[in-house]
Amino acid sequence: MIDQNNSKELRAAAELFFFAYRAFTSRPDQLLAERGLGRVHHRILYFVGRHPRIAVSALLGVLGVSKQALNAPLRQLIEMQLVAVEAGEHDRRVKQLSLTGSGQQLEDELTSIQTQHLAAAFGKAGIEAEAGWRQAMQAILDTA
Amino acid sequence: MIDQNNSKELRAAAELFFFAYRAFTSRPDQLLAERGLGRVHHRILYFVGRHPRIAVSALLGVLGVSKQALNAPLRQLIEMQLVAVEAGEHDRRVKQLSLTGSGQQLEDELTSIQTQHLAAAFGKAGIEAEAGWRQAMQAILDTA
DNA sequence: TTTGTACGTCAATAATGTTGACCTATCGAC
DNA sequence: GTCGATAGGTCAACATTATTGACGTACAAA
Repeated sequence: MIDQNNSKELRAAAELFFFAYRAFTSRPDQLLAERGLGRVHHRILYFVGRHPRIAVSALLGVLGVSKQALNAPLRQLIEMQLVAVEAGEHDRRVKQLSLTGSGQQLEDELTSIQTQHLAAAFGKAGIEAEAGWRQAMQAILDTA
Repeated sequence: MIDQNNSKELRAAAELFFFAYRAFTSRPDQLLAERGLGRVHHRILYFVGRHPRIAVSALLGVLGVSKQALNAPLRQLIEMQLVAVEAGEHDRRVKQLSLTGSGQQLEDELTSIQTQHLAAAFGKAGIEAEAGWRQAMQAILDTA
């Protein structure tokens, strides 16, 4: 299979990863742009939706960014009433973030673009390819 | 398999894609940063290496960016003598870009990090998973 | 000669990041 | 109650990687 780490096949795989990811993000990017938002907003919406009542510092951890990087887009989402904030139950310093109804709707819309794309791709590639894709992706995480 | 486009499985796949891509780019990013370079520099090195004597406008097309976005990083790589420029054979307006020796070395080093990572991941996931991954990724491109 | 093309530059702006420092409010330990 | 630690926010400066439009020079084609 592999004779050398820089083999053509592996290079082709790296290139495929780049182009596939670009294709995967391009349509959500357009919808975001129409609303004056960007990828980091989608990420916030996604992970807040995924972990209701998540604390700001936990969100920083998941997204892997600094608090300054998060502050402007998060504040924007709060001002647009897409994200709600409340003080922590056991620690008033903590801010717990949740999606509002409209926040949930937007997040669904955005993520739906991606899941529809994946559904179409997996439908085309087949069940076994899908399973292989998940396995390989998980391995990419495990070997990072 | 799939009952709804926003099903848990598809959402999990979208999330997996995000985290896997982040893992895939993080180590090359570090090496780039050590040299005062960023991802767009790597992309330039990669595609110039992939298509020796590529014209600037073709590179713009492949990377999908504007000439202004390309200009600063490309000039930097030229000044660092990682990319060489020569006028086109049949049209002196055209600038044909190639990697220098040291440019090729750096590109190899950067891409090697990625291909080694993929080799490790595919080794772990297995041959069938690798094939499935390629198929699914190609389908993501085909269904964009 | 005129029109079209390749590339570069100016300009302004934006998104998404980084680092360090400082501040207020709150918590936990003593 | 006091002191040190923590959560979050803000100021500041900066960087990377993008966008748009406009203008200019050199070159090619009609």
